[in-house]
Amino acid sequence: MAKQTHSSAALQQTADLLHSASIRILRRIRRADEATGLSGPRLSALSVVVFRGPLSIGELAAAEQVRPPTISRMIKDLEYEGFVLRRASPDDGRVQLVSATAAGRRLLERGRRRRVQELSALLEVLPQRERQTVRAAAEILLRIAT
Amino acid sequence: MAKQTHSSAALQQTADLLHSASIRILRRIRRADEATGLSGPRLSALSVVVFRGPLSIGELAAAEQVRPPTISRMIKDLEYEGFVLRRASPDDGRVQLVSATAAGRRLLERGRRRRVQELSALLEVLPQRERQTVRAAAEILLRIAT
DNA sequence: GATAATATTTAGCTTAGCTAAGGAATATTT
DNA sequence: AAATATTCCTTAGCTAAGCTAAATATTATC
Repeated sequence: MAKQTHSSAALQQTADLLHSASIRILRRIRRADEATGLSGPRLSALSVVVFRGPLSIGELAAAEQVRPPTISRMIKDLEYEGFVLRRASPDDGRVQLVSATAAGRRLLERGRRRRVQELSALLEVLPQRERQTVRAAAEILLRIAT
Repeated sequence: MAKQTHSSAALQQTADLLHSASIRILRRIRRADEATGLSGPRLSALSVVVFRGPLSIGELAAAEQVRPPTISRMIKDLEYEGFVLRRASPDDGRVQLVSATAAGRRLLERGRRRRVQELSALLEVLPQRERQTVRAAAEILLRIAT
């Protein structure tokens, strides 16, 4: 019973630590992303288009966990700015298929490089053993957190 | 040289994994936070007020990495809703000191409990060894990521 | 005492989220 | 085959949360 209690308290502490760590990691990354000139939500949407595209507005909205009108407007802007293309689906006239332009791909790749650099710089100061711990944890978390 | 290259590629992979993991963790937490009825930014500001308060609008803005007008408006609303109080500083008539009400503390505590529960539930499925890996990684990251 | 600096607020803009409602295309029912 | 229902997207209009610039009030400095 004492063991149980202790374990649950430890779990809560871990949860707290994980929470804070995640917030700080993403704050770092946001800084790198700003350099691309695209906001977080747009960059995220573009990323889905690049890696999973071509896909419909509805699919993109689902992937971004956002309502279709939000994506509709965002894609309109990204299209105007030349990062994305839209065409009617050949199978279903209601559907708009979104895909990335070469400029969109380039922008995303540049952003990704910056972002990874930022995090790599952070991790670089760690001894090899700690890097491995971080990596192992990231893999574990990706496995359990959909 | 080969070692160098390999290590740098591994670092990038780790950075990528960490990025994805952080996004997913915070997505989970957001869901729990929604149940409090306060948005992320407001909850975050309230949290600073509860744990570091009383403090000035400017200090709060700095803590939240946001401009003073953003906080000024948010605090006005939180005050109206009864979660926060404002009074002039006795030392400096320009500054407004913000502190939490009992209702504010209760709300935050309830939110924190939900959030930790959500994460704990996630971590609970892990064997003890993996939990320790996650915890160790969180501690490492907190140490290096300001 | 006049001027400069600082803290906050107000005003007005943008982006990104939402719901509700409308139009066009497709699917279903009779 | 026609009528009806559903689906996909867009438009319109709202809110929250960020920003800058400018106004106000207080404190600090010369």
